[in-house]
Amino acid sequence: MRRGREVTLRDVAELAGVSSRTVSNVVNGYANVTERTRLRVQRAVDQLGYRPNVLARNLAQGRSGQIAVVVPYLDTPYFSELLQSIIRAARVQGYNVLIDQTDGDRDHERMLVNHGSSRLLFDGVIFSPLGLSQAALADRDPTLPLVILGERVSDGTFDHVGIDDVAASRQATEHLLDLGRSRVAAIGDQPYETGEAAQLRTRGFREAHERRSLAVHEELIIRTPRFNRPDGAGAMAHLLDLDHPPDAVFCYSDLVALGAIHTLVSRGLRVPEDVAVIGYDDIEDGAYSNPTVTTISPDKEMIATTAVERLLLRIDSRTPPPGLELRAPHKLVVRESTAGPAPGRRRA
Amino acid sequence: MRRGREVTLRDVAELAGVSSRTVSNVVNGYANVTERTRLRVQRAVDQLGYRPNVLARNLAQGRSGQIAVVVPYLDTPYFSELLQSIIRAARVQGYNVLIDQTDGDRDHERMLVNHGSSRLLFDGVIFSPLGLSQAALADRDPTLPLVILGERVSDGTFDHVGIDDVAASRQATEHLLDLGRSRVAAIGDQPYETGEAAQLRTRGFREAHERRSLAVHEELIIRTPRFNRPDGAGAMAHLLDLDHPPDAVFCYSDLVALGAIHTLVSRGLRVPEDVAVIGYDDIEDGAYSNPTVTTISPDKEMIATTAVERLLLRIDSRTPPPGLELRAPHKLVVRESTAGPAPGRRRA
DNA sequence: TTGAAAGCGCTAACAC
DNA sequence: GTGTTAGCGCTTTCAA
Repeated sequence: MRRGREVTLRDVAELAGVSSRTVSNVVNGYANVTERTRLRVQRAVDQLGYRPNVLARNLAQGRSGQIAVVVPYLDTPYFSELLQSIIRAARVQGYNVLIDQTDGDRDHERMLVNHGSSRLLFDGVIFSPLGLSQAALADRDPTLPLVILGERVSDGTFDHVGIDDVAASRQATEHLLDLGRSRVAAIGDQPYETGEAAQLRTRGFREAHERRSLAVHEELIIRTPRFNRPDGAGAMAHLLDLDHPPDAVFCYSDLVALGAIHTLVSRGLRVPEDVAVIGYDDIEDGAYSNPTVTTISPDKEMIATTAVERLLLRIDSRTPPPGLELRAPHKLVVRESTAGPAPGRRRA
Repeated sequence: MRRGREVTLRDVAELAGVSSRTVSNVVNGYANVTERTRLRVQRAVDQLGYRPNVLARNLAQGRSGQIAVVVPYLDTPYFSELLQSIIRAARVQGYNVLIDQTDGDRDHERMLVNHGSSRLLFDGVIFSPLGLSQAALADRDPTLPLVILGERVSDGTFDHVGIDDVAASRQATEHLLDLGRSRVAAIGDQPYETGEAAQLRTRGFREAHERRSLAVHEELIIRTPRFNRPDGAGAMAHLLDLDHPPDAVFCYSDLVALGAIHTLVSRGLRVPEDVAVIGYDDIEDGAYSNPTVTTISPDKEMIATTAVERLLLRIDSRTPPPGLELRAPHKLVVRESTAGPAPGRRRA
């Protein structure tokens, strides 16, 4: 759909009897314009219905006013909840958000941090990598302002925002042990290069045992390729088929927990009486499921605003600021999947 | 972060000993370039590491290569699942997707269809309006290619993609009546200007009763401002406090259904034995919840690809194509919340 | 405080 | 098939 000729800055300038420079000043609210000319220009703008052409402005300024947010999967509640906050924070700063979803594909991810084929399409990236190794991250386009979410460790050239996964996982596991459970399983380990997130959680899981001088039941640590419901359901089925099934499970995401609970319930087991379950992420689903899910709750709002803030700072800096490790707070939220139903509630 | 001087088309042209026009042709894969020059140019491109400046291209072409997708809430699974498909479909066509979330704010929505302050930032919009009336939609920027999702009716100037809500809702209600339930409630009505989506569902609800010559229990039609879990939970609580509570509930979204089930379970009622529940949207949550949720399943993939396809057609047309009503298929997916647990499953 | 004018890097008539 | 060149509409340096 071809648009007709649009009103330009020059048209406004002509009508107002000033130079385009002055109009630009007025439109952008720059200093040093007489109230009188400002008014005259403003009237011309209104009269002509002038609206600046973003594309031209972008070219002249060499920036797009857009940031990209890259997540592995959009339909994962954790990411969509986070995204929601990021979009709000960016808009406040006058930035638009371009969404990209990688499906965890490492080539796609690598292309993105190399600014792909599309230089200048976005001024910076907030990235939640899945298939990208630390190495691939290191040899990226160094001019691209970058903030990483999740569980990487900054190499000093980008910022990293996340919670303390080891501590959180330790806390989750200790919560299960405190219930008096002796066979605690873990679902979600990923003992390979790109599974750093998972590995931190496994480390916390082990530390909890160590602190209580308990042995980890190695056969109860289950790997899953992703952190979603089907994976959780499948892993739980596997655990239940063991000779000595667990009496508690630490799931590396709430989705995994919901999948695991699904399997438990359909096998006729009671949660938490037979098996206690704890999740991670605090997505809304877990607060309304049956039973509701105990979880580690990261401060998503804080993660989002911090990420945006740091990224814009990076974009605006002449010299790149040092890459920081930024820790958002988290807390343990106890619900029915470990504490049992609220008093007075009958099991349906 | 200021970038150094970048390699331009002209640099490539110089190195290859051709004009910038030829380089442009090669880069964009246009016809009429000798294999020999093409190779020479390509070598220069590789050698210099040239990547086109999207901003400049955008300005020259007068289009951004971006489409905007506007949804009320990003963290609603239905929208994020849809978004996922839309992003994939758009990328295939070489388009980037800009996400906007309105929170249902009608002023924000109106600004967007008026192309807001950001003319040319996107070439077209796929819009799922919430607070926008048909009237506001009618007096929008007529040059903006637009596809509407959901339950509006096209006035002929834009395309509309959705399922047949009345038929789907009738089908859902009939399913409940077929179970022999006599007091069927509906949660989600919105009998005001911007609640067209809800009203179509209420209409289907009524039609189902009419077809069976049954009277609708008016006091069992509950309004909710949104279609989320808390609203469903609250509405269900209200229904249970009535003198004659319902024995079945048609919820206008799966989230509402999940919220309603949450309330039922915490009051010690059994689903579906005491109250059968059906939802709408077929989000993944409903397939793993306890009980799993019977639902109306719209073909989201089809909705997404159709929307993108029609939008791009609109963008590329000199003269706007007629506004079409496009109906995606839907089906009834029966799960435990109406059919009861699978055989052999013990209730936990 | 305002004006003139040189880009920003690419596309696409138009000419050869 | 390839070169020349005039824009696209804005920002911004430099002068006045």
